[in-house]
Amino acid sequence: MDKVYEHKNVEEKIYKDWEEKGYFAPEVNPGGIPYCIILPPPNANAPLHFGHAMYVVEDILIRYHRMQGDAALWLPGADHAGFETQFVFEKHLQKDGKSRFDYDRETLYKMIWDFVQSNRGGMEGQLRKLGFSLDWSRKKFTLDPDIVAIVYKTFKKLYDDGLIYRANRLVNYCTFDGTSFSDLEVVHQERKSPLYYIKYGPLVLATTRPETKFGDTAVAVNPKDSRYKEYVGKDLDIETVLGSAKIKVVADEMVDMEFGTGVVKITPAHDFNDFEVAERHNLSLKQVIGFDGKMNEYAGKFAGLYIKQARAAVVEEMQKKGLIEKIDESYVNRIGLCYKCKNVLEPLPLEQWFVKVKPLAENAIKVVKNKKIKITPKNFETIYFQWLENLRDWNISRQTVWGIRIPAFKCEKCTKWIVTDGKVPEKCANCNSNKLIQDTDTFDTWFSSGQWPFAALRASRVSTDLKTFYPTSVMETGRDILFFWVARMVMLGFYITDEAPFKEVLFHGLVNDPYGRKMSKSKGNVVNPLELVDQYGADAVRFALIYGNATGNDQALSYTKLDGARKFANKLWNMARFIEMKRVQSSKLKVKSYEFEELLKEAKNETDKEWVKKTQGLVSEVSKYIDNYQFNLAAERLYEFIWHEFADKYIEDVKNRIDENSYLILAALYLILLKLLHPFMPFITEEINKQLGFSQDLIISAWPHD
RNA sequence: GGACGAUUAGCUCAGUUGGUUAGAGCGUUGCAUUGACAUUGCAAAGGUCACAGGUUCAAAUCCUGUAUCGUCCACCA
Repeated sequence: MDKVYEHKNVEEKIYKDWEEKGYFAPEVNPGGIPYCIILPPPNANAPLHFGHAMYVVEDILIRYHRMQGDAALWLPGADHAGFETQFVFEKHLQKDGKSRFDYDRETLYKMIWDFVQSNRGGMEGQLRKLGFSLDWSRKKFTLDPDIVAIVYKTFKKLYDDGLIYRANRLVNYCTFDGTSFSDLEVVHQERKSPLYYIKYGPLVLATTRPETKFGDTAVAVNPKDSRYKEYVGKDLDIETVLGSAKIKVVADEMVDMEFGTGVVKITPAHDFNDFEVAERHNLSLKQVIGFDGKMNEYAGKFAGLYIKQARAAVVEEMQKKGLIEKIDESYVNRIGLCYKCKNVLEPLPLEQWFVKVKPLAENAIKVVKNKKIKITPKNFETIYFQWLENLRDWNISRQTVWGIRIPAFKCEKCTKWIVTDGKVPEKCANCNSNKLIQDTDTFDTWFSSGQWPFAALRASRVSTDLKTFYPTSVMETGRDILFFWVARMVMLGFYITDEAPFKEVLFHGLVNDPYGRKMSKSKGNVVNPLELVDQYGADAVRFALIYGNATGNDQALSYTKLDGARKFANKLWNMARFIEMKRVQSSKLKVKSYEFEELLKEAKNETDKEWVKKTQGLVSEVSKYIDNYQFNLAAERLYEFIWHEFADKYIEDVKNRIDENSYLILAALYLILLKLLHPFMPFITEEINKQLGFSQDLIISAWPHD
């Protein structure tokens, strides 16, 4: 054996060997109890980040269960990540001086497809480098035709059940990226927004958005407000920058008498609150901002200006005309930004497909309340309930090319929509016209990935997988996608299969930079996990991520911890070298695997016997910790026992009195330690196992029982 | 405006049914060793467990409140 453990000579070779022998497939344990984890499918196009390295938790569980004889399936997949990927591709185009507008839909889709395919292997190779025992023979992609077919069917079923409807509503629209978003994708930010007090005839009202005044269709006051009682129901004659106009005054509870002057302008086409007021009072919608982010013809001489320019111009004009009473420059409010490009999102009226979430959310709440799904750490249950209880309908239409195109067709003649499960209808069911046009929008990526557990298993290469592995054992993922993904999977999974898609949810925290700040490209503090794998070895990286980090907590990347883990691996290696060295010195010494009971009988020396019992105790401790998802405690206990008890005390003791019998005990106990450590540090333990000549590969060996 | 987390040694963090002198890694100090160990071993120093109350025979742990930091959610113009 080499004097120092060299991970670079070992990891790739071992992984290849495991994979070729088919160990990652659940079939290695025929007849075993099914145990299944679906890998949260990483973006097919993007390299891995540290969040993905935390999937080591899943590998620990899978390896542990595989060793216990379960038919353990860890199913890999890749997500097409619709808008995200298109966004990245557009950046890519930009470098060549092009944009998405330079290509037709089909060409653009094909280009992105090729782009994704050429990058896809990268992500998969990285998962391999981390030692993840994924069953690659079952891998799925969210754009596989069989998956797409399932997504279509779900859409049709929801539509037929009245849970999907098309409506013209205000949506969060990014005029730069040219698409709408769901509420979840909006990031809110506090900003200083000057509050303008504008004269509206006899009234004064406060607004942060004077440029939208051309879209006002009413002015509102609180019905209890005695100051304005006389105006309610009347039309006001007002002077505006575009000349004189008439505007109606309505009374609505939504108006806060304390805020501003207690008078609000109602701009239904450009404000979510106002839209609701308009519905209550039957006010018309007047859109004055276009989807290109510019003022339209209703803005008179301001038409063609971008929103920001228009605001400045309108304010200037108003000031000239004496229409502004005062400006509160220090006012701060929260505005919605595009989570990707960080530009201000515009509320704009647009026809979109919406999912009626209430009935779905009620079931999603129920399955957790009924303990059909257990969430760890438990405090995430509260967050989960709160979100589901206050959910608004989900806009699933995206104006992007990269994604699953919505199977809805509009009749040009009678304007009715026909929803199918993917087939192109020949004629309109309503008027028999054959002029049908498919919706150009694609699904929100989360609509398809929300179906992933049952879709991936139903479309699996092995036709019985859905029956065998669904609901899956545990959904382990980052706590940041509780709403985006986990809640949606429960809603859609339960809707389609009448069962919760998984029995448990297990969250891991974020890996932050060494100073505890969130890693982000814009801050430039992103650390590539693969670089650390190269430097420290996959086992050390895995161990460092688990050790000293309580389940679900965020952690700061720690180089000293990585170093500690690497040294631990080296210690383990040298313990093996000691055992190997003794064997070389005497041909009588044998290395073999034993059960604890046999060992207790075999052991002649009292101290040896004691260590058999201690190791036996360790087995039950570590098993219990893993069963309870206390991986940190399992890792800490193993570290402590292996190094400071087994090596420092036992090996030091047995060193100078070693004989055939003691050696047998020592080697057998060491093998047990290797097994216990294997889920955490798979490569080095397997390599040592080989070097010492134990007969069976560790990955499929039986977990010791105490 | 709500919710959730964190606060323990110089630093980074463990400590999940409340139970002897509160632990680890790194760092610091001293000693030893070239050994299975690109080191390792032995030992030491270092903590009013954020603060204030409460429950209990017993609280880092449970309860109430406060403070600071962080995160998430929310349509006040």
